[in-house]
Amino acid sequence: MKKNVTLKQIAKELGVSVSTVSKSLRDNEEIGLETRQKIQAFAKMYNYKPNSIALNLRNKSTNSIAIILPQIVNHFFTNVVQGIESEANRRNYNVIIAVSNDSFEKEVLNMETLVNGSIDGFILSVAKETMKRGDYHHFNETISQGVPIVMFDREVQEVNCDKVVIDDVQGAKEATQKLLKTGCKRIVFITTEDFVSVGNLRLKGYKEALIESQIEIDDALIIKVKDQFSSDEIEKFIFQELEKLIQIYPDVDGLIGVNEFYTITAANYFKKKGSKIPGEVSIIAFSDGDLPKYSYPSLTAVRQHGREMGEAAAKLLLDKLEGITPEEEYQTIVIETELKERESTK
Amino acid sequence: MKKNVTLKQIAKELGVSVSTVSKSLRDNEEIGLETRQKIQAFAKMYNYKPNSIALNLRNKSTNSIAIILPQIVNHFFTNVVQGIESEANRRNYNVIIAVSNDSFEKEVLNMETLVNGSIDGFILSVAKETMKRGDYHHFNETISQGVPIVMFDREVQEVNCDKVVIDDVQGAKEATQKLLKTGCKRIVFITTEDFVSVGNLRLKGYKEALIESQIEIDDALIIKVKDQFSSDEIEKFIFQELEKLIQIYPDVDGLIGVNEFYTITAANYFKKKGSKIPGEVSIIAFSDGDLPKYSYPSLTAVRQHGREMGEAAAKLLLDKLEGITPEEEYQTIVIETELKERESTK
DNA sequence: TTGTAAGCGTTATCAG
DNA sequence: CTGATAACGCTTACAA
Repeated sequence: MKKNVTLKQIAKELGVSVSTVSKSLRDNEEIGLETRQKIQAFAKMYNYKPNSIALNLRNKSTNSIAIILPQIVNHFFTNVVQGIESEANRRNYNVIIAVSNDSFEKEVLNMETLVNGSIDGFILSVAKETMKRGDYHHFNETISQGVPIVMFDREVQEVNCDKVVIDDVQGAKEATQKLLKTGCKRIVFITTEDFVSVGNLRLKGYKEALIESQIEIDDALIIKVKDQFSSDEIEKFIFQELEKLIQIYPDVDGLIGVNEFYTITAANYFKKKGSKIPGEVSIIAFSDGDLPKYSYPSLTAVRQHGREMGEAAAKLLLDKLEGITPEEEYQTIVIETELKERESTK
Repeated sequence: MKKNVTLKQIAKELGVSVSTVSKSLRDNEEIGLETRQKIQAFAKMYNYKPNSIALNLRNKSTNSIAIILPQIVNHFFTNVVQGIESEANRRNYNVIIAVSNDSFEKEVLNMETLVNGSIDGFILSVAKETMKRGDYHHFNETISQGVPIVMFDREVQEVNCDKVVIDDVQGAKEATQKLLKTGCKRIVFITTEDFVSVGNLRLKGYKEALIESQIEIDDALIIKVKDQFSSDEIEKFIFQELEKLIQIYPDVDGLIGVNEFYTITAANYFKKKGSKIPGEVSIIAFSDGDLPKYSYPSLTAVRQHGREMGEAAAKLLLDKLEGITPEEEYQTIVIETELKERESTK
């Protein structure tokens, strides 16, 4: 095991000073061509790589940004990561990812361990638990220490920073309108509990579309799934609720779910019942993932353009880091959704 | 924006030396109780956090490990990450994730940017492109620089390091045996091209099971999907191949796919044809993911115990980092698979 | 009990 | 053209 060579070692071997080596390797004209080339050759031979920790310490900048994701296995987040990476790599930044698992504590921990020098800025989507608690001190502290944050998707109004969000209201509205236009009269909406901003906004869009079409909003058609449910409990709960609903309204003919799991579970309920999709029930999911695509029949989905979001978020962050945008000026960029029509709607 | 306080600043404010501050904050008995407490209080007030970069540089150790994943949106990898995180956090290590996107170049780049001081060791699953090229210099160089690597799932024999693998052969064998036992006579096997070790091993298990049951291996039943296909092309290809196959063998009654996408696509083919699952065709997927679970009917799957793999991998790495295991002693841990029976088999 | 100084690997500044 | 020195923030012998 040969540890990485350092400037010092090279200098000693070659009988020159450390600064000469440093300059030579950065191809500084100050150093005589001959010496420079000799040193460069030697360094290449020994596979010299500058120690990035030392560089970071010296430069007070790491050229790295961190993404903190609530969950890692989420197609939408993945797309966002790809967008961030493409923009960041283009601008010579390194990207590392940490996962909060939707836990407040892990979110705080992750930020604390990274904030002290390891990275220059954060791009994050807020953990559910954090939203529930409403405790945002870690965000504000980070920002006030000069480490900028860009929030995407799940953001909190209480924190003043750059944001990239989806037009959730509009997306849900369009989905609802699509169902209405194809003749649906009684549309079920499956969403999360109220404290999740995204679920709330989507519910708002659903309601707006109904109101604009002069359809009365019926709270019985809105199913709210508890956050702490396991996936088995979610299935059980959704099946139960739909069962009850169908008793009251046998003529349910449309359904929108705020994520792919809720939606596909509901779709499976109707498949089990033998209902025709989209003949008897039309279904739309919010999702960038594979579930709707590989489902049979495949599900129409509201796509969230994760990649674009990521690019926008990275742009905001890097512009701030590089002083292109003034420090105290925050923007919120809204990314439009797209209705990807598949087989589950007419 | 108030930057983080440094020892120096605290020292100046309090009119003591930097080392006094340092010692006090580490609660060193050397320093008088009074001074110590005063300094500690002051530090707390100013929210002092040691600069981790400086610590890393000094200690030549970061207490961080990096995971390099071929893809991020993969339920199996996610489970592995969780396993790694739980073991690493328990032992006070931080985990960061980087993604190679199955690209050789990105894999090399990621390792190079991280290896110079940012992390103490790697846990990784080899990118497909790397396996195809057979170029493993970056692994060997990293190891010879004293940064240990643990490979999981996709490993290469040519590199001498700790490994955690799945018993792919056994998993595929059991899946095949399950189908045989429930009466299947003609089992299709959908796999990757030969250079992907995992696909190959699974194919081997399939063949072994057939041979042991004295069934002749029919290469026509083995579909190999090209790696560079997009997901639409995969669907088209699998549909085509199955169509051809059904012409020759209308009595195909079983199918195993080496990943969830291939399998679910094949399942959709049979659904489209109107075949009963599992009445006419029984299906088994290799997967830890959601697709088989949420499919209708849900698919029986070979589970890979990602979490355990992650824990085992982290244990191997950390034991090496902490000198618990000798440096030049490499182990390969084999994790058993589990057949999760669902609705797609009898 | 407290402080000084060296060192981790690098670069920028200034002097030779 | 080359080299010594200081600095980034921290720890730790060793002095005082």
